Amino acid sequence: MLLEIREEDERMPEWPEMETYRAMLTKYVAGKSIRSVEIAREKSVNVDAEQFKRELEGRTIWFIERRGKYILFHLDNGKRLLLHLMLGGLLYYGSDEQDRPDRTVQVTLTFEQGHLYFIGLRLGFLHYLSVKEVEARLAELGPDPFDKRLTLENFKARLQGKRSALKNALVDQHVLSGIGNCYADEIAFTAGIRPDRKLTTLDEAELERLYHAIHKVLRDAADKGGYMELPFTRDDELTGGYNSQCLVYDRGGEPCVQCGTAIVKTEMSSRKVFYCPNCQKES
DNA sequence: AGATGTACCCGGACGC
DNA sequence: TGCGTCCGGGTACATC
Repeated sequence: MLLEIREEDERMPEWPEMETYRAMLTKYVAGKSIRSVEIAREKSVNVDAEQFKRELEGRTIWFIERRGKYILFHLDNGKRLLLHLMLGGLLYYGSDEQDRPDRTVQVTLTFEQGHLYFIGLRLGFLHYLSVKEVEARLAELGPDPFDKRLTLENFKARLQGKRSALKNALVDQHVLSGIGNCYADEIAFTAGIRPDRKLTTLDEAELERLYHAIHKVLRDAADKGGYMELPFTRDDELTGGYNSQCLVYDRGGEPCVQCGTAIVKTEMSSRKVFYCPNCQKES
């Protein structure tokens, strides 16, 4: 195995990373049929390993859908595979036995042309579910940030009356789906608002900046392939292109790219928070 | 309603 | 180098 592994923190896949994976999976496994299944860690799946294999082998994946940070594989029997990578989960598609990452693989789906590896599934999982079960599971997910129906007016209405802090609202999957700890901070920085501001204190101009910052940050990051530490395939040069592009996240003490002030690292609701005390408005 | 706490999980980082 | 310890994230759920 010849993959170069960069020395970086474990990544927490969010909207841009999962969107990149959705596109990659569509390119490599949509329309393909599953030849064999290997389960190295039974806890990663929700049914008995033998049953999981029986159900999956021979199935064709019709298409790949992303909802928030979840990926749904639509199978030809009407069932779904629901994937969540949680902390540190990764996907890799290798063309042959030598082309596999030097990591602990929990589940492998083998296709005629290659192998899809599910790596680093600790809290993450790959569940075989009926449509009904999936819908019940994801019923409370908020809208996708790019949902056409989420106009500026609807966005403002969704936040209306909420008394939580900006950071907590951004990472709340009931409010919007797909934003996690890193991009919440990047969005707050881009909007010029401190993460601990109560939503009730945001004025019209700030809400509008926030709305546009959400789209700008997520779109930019996804266009650059997100910040995953490993490429999806051996010659994939997109995935992970956003590595080290974060402006405030994990940059505590470093100078702000806009003004040079030291980035502040703090904590809210047991989450790391990073912001520029000069560029981001306190009130 | 929102905040807080806890369980889940284990690779990797760190300490001796 | 080896072995033990501990951390950290998103989600779900209980509780205040």
